[in-house]
Amino acid sequence: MLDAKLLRSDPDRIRRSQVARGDSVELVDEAIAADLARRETIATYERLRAEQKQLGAQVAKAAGDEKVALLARTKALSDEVKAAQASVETAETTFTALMERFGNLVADGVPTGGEDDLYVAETIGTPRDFSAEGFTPRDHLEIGERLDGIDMERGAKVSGSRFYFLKGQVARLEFALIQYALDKALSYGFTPMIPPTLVKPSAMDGTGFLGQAAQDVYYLPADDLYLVGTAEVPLAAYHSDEILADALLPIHYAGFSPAFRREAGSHGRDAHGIFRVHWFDKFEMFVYCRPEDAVAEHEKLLEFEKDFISSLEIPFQVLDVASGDLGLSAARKYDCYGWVPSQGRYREITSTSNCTEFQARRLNIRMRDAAGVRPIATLNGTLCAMARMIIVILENHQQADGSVVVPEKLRPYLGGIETLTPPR
RNA sequence: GGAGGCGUCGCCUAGUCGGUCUAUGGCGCCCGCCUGCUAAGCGGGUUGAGUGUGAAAACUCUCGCGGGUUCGAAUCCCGCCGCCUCCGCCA
Repeated sequence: MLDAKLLRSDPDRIRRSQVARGDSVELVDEAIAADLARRETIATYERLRAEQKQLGAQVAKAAGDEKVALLARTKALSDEVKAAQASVETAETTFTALMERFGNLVADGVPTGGEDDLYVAETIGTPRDFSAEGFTPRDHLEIGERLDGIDMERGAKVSGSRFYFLKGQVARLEFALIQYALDKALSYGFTPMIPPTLVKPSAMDGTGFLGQAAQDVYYLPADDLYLVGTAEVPLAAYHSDEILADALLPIHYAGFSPAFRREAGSHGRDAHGIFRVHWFDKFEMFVYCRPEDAVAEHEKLLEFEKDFISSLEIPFQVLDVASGDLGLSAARKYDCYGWVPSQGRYREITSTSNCTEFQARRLNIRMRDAAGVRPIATLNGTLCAMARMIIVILENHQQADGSVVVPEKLRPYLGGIETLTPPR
């Protein structure tokens, strides 16, 4: 949610952002009108309510005829107060509905464009030249099946399409990644968290996932709960309706959870293997900080992601996500795309967003310092999305014979095993 | 899932057969006094948030949450949530 004050003080700033996002500019004027109307109803209500209180005090002390007269007056006033209260509620609802349609303000420096405009900020590592090694790289599913480590067919039998079993060595690879990611997160100064995966509507809505992304979310009507698509949701809602002391900031959480995604509307896209699935496990970084520190924290999250991917010896690119593809909450977003040899291109493996105060306003999370109480900034970033990390590890480190060399840093977490080898 | 109890300002607590509660008292905290220092003692302050202002003043909201009754609700009624105890079931 955007700041209502900004709407009054600098509507042009919002207009520019709407243009960059490719969203409606007229919405700004609608919101300004609704804000004005809302403030008028509030003023009226507060005036009537003050009057009612004064009279009430007199009624309490009065007796006899005087009391009867006062009661008549106060009775009429009571109806006015109720009407005024109803007006306030209507006006507030209208205003909030309009405000919730705004995406976050696009940060300065974000490249303009849409989903197809990829701004490569940096390329790290060099893809292997498989032809020089004399073989054509297999895709991750073929490698995984040869290792008897990925079973899509039985995943489909048990749960449907886009589900899978990880088995044996590949299952063990995930456990190693989890443990490695945990150690990395600790070394970066994060507090590990294991959050609930089912959340209330307020948590899902507060993080902005019930807007345009709603069709991608699993919902359990019998219990009115949502399955989270990322630990970002419970980690953001964790401090909802709280005021955090300045001294505690910044707060760094690393949450491990399964991630559930309906992938509605992506039928046929990435249908092969475990690239786009309905469920995967993920280590997610989440930060609460002072708004003035958010840009620096965002750069740090990106550095952590780069460090993590590099340490697993995966060639990748950093993308500065274009304004039209930021999603509702992000003011700026960096994606890391890992090299996928079988596809001959880079694909998304991590993403980090600076949500500034946008998410915090919806979730009513604030901070207190010498200047008083104000909204806090939130940021998130993928540390390790297991399925996709497994894909790039299997593909980039595969050998002609179907075995996979385990990245050195991961070996201690696999009992020292240096290669994953197909069983005979 | 069944039965009962509870939910007040950071913590504890008074108030709960509706009328000022703009909520009692204690602890803690803050300021001051006093004393080589500290502690103790004494005096004062202290719910939080929102709107507002140069800063104030002022106003609104706030007794788990949401409704209802009423001129008026911490107090009465209904629904929900959370916690505790017991029973049932269970990884």
